[in-house]
Amino acid sequence: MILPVHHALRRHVAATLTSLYGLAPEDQPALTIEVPPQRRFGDLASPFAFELARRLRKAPRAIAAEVVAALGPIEGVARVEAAPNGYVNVFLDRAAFLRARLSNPDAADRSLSSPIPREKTIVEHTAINPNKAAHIGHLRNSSLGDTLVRLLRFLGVPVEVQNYIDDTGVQVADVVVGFQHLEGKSLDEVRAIAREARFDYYCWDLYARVTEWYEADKARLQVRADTLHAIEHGEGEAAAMGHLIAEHIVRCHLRTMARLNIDYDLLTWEGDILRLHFWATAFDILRKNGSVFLQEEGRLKGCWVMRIDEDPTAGEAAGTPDAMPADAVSGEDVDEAEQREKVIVRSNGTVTYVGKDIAYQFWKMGLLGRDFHYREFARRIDGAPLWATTSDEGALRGGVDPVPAFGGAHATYNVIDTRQTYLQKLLKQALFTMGHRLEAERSTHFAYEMVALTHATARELGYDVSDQADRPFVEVSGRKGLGVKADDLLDRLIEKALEEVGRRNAEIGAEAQRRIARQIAVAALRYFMVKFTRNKVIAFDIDEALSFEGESGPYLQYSAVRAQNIFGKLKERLGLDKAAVEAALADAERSALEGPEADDVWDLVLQCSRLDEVAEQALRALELSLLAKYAFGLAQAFNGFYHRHQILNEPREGARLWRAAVAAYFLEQITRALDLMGSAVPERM
RNA sequence: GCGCGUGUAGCUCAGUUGGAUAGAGCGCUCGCCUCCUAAGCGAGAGGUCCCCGGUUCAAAUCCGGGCACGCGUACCA
Repeated sequence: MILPVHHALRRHVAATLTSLYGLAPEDQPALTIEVPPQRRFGDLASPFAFELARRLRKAPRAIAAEVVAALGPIEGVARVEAAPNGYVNVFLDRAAFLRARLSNPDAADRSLSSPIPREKTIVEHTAINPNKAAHIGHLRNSSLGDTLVRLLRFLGVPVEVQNYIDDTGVQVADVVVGFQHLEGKSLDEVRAIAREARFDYYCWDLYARVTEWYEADKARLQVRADTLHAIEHGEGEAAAMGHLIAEHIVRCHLRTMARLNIDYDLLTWEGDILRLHFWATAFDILRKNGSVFLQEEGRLKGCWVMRIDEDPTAGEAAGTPDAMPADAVSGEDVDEAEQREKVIVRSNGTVTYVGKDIAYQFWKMGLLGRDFHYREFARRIDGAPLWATTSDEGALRGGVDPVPAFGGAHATYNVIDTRQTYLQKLLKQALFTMGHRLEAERSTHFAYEMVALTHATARELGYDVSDQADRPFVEVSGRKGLGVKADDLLDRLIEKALEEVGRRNAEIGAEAQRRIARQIAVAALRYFMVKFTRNKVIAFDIDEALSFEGESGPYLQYSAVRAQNIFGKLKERLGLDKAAVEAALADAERSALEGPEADDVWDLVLQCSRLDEVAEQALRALELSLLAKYAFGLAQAFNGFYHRHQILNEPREGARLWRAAVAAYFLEQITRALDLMGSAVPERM
C-alpha cells in the first residue's frame, strides 16, 4: 500500500516549507502527489513548486531545489531530486519497499493513512420491483452497489446493506391484475404456480401481457387503481396475492444475486413502512414545521405538497445582464411556482413514493423515533441470517440469532439510477429543511446511467424495435418484457466459459470445470458492469459481454492464475512457498530490482502498491470504474513482466527470488482487487 | 422552456480534484508457443480531444457562449 508513503512525504515537505519560507501548513498548497509518466523521472512526484512560484516570487525550479536541499532523510525514500522543470521527484528504496509490503499485509497502515470517517454507513441497492425476473439493468445497480459495499469495508467503514422491497406498488399490482383478470387464477392456484421453477420468468411474461391488456382499452386502468388501493390497505384476495407474489419473487432475486456473490443484511419492506405508521410519523413532523402543506387551489388542489427550492448556490449567479424580454408575464410565473411543488400525498389520500421514501430515509438516519420489527427471512451466502422487516411484533422472539441494531446510520448511499435524481434531491431537501443539515449532506445519491441494448443485440434476441430505429440504442423495458434476463445472461456466460475450460483442462473433472466456469462468468459480468464510468449509458452488446479477451474480468483472472501457477511450480520443483521466498530475500542479491534495466519490474511493484490510493480515490469520486481500470492496468503490467522475465528458469538465485516476490505481491493485490469486484481467482483456467 | 448528463482513434470507452510525448480494448496489417498456460505478448496504421472565446507558467480537463444527442421536469417509481 502506498498511502502511508504519501503521508510521510507530505509531512516532511510541509515541515520544510514552514522552516524555509515561514509558510504555516494552512497557507500551503495541497501537496499533490502523482506518479510520473516515466520511471526514470522517479517513483512519485509533486508539482507543489509551481503553485508556490507566484506567492514566493521565485522560479519553480529554484523552489524545488531549495526544498530538496533542506528536506533531510525520509524513511523508505532513497533520494529526492529537483527536476529542471520544477517538479520534485522521489525515488524509493525498492528492496525495502517490496519487503515491507509483503510482510506487513495491510490493515494497520490502511487505518492510519485514510481520512475517511469510519462510522456506520447504510448502502441501499438492488431494490427491484418484486414482480418479475431481474434483468441487466438491475445487474448494473447491484454490481455497483455491492462493489461500493466492498470498497467501503476495505477502507474500514462499517456498512449495513439494505435492499428495499416495493411490495405495495403499481408493478406488483399489475401482476395481480394479470393473475386475477387475464388468467382468472385463485390465490391457491397462484401459490401452486409460485412453487414451480422460474416463477420470475412466468411473471415477466404475464407483466408484459398486462401492459398490452391496458393498452387495448384504457378503461381497464381502473382495475389497476382498484387493485393498488386494495393492496395498500391490505384488503381481500388481491392483497394476499400481492404479498405472495412479492415474497416469492424476492426469493428469486436473492438466488440470482447470490450467483453473483451479492447479498444483503436487511430487506426493508415498503408495506411495513405503511403498516407501522412510519409515514404517519414523518408526515406529522413535516406538516408541523411547514415543509409540507395542503394546496387549496389550482391544479394540485387537495394534495399535500412540498415546495422544491432552487439550488441556493445558484441564486447569486443568476443576475440578468440586460433587460429581460418583457413577455415573461406574471401568469407564467404562477405556473412555474406551481410546477415547483411536488405532491407527497395525493388528493385521494394515498402516499406517493417520495413520501414513503422520506420516512424510510428518516429512519435510516435514526431521526424517526420508531423502529421496525424483524424476522429472519433466509440465510445469506455465508450462512448468517438475512433479516427482513416485519409489522409483526411477535416475530422477534422466534429467532435464534440476536437481531442486530438496524438503521441509525451516520451516512447513507442510495444506489439508484440517474432518472430518479430529482426525487433523490427532494429527499435530501426534506432532511435539510427539517434542520438535519448534516444528515442531508451525508445522504448520497449514487446515480448511474441506464443499460440499453445495441440494435444488433436487440435483433439477435428477436425483439422488434423498428419504432426505435432512429435512436442510438434500444431502451430496456420490463413493462414491455424487452430486455435480457440476468439468469439467462449468466447461463450463457457459464456455458461459453465451460467450453473453453473443458478444452484446456480436460483432466480435472466436470464438477471442477463447472465451478471454474461459474467464477469466470461472474467476473466477466461484474467487470463489464463496473468498467464504464457511471454516467455513461451502457449499450449492452451480447458479443462484447461474452468476450473473455482484452479488457475483461477473465483477463484479470488469467493473470492471477499465471502468478498462482508460478508458485505451484516453485513449490513442486524447488520446495519454495511464499514464506520461504520472503525469508530468503534478506540475503538475496538485489540487482534484479535495482538500476534502469529493472525499471519495469519495479514499476509493477509500485503499481501493485497503489490499490489503497485507488480505492480511496474511487470512493471520493464515487467512480468505481477507477478500480476496474486500475485492476486491468495491473494485470497488463504483470502480463508484460511475465513475458519479459522468467522466474522458474532464471539461473541467478537473487533474481529468481526477487521476481518471485514481485509475483507474490501482485497475486495478493490482484486477488484483493478482484474481490472488491465480487470476483474470485479460479484454481486454474 | 428550464435542469442534469454526454461529445476524445473506424467502433466501445479511459484520461487521476489543470501538469512531463493524449491512452486502452475491440477491429485491421504483420510478427511471437522446444522455454512459468497464446483467455497471452510485441510491432504498425489510425486524432480538428464537438465549435468559438476566456482564465494561466501550463487546458481534453476550469469559466463563458454556441451545436448535437440522451435523461428529467407526473396526483408513476
